[in-house]
Amino acid sequence: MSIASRKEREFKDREQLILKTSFKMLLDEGYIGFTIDKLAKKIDYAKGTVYKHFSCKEDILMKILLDSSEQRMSIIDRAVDLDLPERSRLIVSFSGARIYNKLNPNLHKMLLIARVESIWNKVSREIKLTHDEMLQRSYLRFDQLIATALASGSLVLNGHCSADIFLTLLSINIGYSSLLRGGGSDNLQGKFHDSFIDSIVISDADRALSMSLNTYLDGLNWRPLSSEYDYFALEEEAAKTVYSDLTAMLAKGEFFEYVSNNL
Amino acid sequence: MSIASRKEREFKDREQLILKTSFKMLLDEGYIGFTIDKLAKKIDYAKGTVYKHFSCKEDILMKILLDSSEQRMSIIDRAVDLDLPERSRLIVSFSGARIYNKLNPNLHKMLLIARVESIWNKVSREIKLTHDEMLQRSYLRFDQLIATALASGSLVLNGHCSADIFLTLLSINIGYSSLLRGGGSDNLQGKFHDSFIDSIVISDADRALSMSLNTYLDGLNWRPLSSEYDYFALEEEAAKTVYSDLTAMLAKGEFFEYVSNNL
DNA sequence: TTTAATCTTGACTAATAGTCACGAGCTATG
DNA sequence: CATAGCTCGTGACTATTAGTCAAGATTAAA
Repeated sequence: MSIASRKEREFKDREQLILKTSFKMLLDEGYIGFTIDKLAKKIDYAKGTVYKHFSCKEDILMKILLDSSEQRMSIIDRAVDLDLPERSRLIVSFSGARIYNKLNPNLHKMLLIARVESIWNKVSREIKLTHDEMLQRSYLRFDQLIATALASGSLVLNGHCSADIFLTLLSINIGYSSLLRGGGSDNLQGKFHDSFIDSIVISDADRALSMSLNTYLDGLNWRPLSSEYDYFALEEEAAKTVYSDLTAMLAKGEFFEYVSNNL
Repeated sequence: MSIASRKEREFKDREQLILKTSFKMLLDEGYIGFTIDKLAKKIDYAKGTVYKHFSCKEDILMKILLDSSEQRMSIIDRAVDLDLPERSRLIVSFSGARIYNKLNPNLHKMLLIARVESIWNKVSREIKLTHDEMLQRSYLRFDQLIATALASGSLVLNGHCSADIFLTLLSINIGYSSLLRGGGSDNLQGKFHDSFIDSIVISDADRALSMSLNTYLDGLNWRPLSSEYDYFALEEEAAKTVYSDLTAMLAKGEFFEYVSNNL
């Protein structure tokens, strides 16, 4: 092993350490509690060293967000090749995303942070582009599914277009996770157990979200309709098969480790 | 006029000044650009004086958010007494909310800020409760509409409950406005005109959102279905009648002034 | 006019983001 | 092995921030 590559490896190892520690800090203390000073102290490096890796704290956040999203996408992708109708594959992929969200409650909170415009604007151009590229990739995959559905005749678009449908499904998911703040924490103090929203989402938020998605797809008249096919049974089946590993983690009360992408 | 009440009035006037100036600062510079030091300099009072009114900057933000939400609710309420089927009234109220959002692009951005948990946690208990109470009020109104629809038979719930429907409609609205960052600004530099999301929401995001809501309501089988009733025509009609004043403002390129609630 | 109460102030502390000149220690070469 | 040169980690530094509070200014009451 050459000297250059050893140094390079050391650099990447340190980047890993920065990201892993930041991930933990964000989980424990939220966006406001996450500071570069504290981070530097925790990893036992000087502040300047951290800035050799990332140009601002928002970039660290976005890098983690990016990697987590990538990880989630790979889980969603498990549904792609299943021998099922298009709509069923879509439902299975969403249920995968939902399981993932429970295993990494950090992700949707970071997504919300990223949506605050003045925070997003601090992110470096490079990471913004990567972020955008990833979103685009996930849309293209979705678009392909829609195309297959149109070809098979299970879906007929009346005035809708695949981008609108994509946006709506994304909205429902983002909206739900933004409304239901519970589960995991962005900040340890002052949880919301007394809030009204929490009180009306008594029963099963998971099932409610799934129903909402299905109701929307029914409205699109995407066959088979939920009256013709038991999508809940499908999700339960998927939890036991395609996502058996994740279901096991959930049962054990485990969470996802953060893993950076460029190792 | 007694001396006490004159002092009281002066205090409230200053509170107005603080809120109006903060509103403008938030519009121009976003959450991160909004600082108490700058605010104090702008209104020509010492920093300590500002803290006599609000315990932290998040409280100022939330007070503005609260007042704006109240203002929006009064607009949504215009649809309540219309002589129309329940679903139509719902659609009209949503279109009112959408028009309002355009006239006060600050509102949905502040909503997103409030959803960042570590920011929300800095808000005083009192304002949190007011916030919650308002949400509850808007839900109760929605619940009433649902009850009427159930009584009239235009809607039949199969496994859904009104809270789920409320959450979903809210989610779609929040999700959409969070995805479409354009329009107004949270921070003047570095807009997103080059982002992928912007590029797929080429045509008319407004119409897309309206279609999504209707598709979901169709999925619920809420009569009349969008195939039986022209909801777009209804919205256009509403823009010209119930919301004629707002439509005129939009046409003139005006925005909503901020008005505090406790005058 | 004097006293008492109230309100406003800005200097102060503590924390924060981000920079950069310095020098420790590593590398290459004779 | 010595030394020159260079890389890269460092933490003191600047500038900005939130939030506090003793002291002084202003006003009211006697």
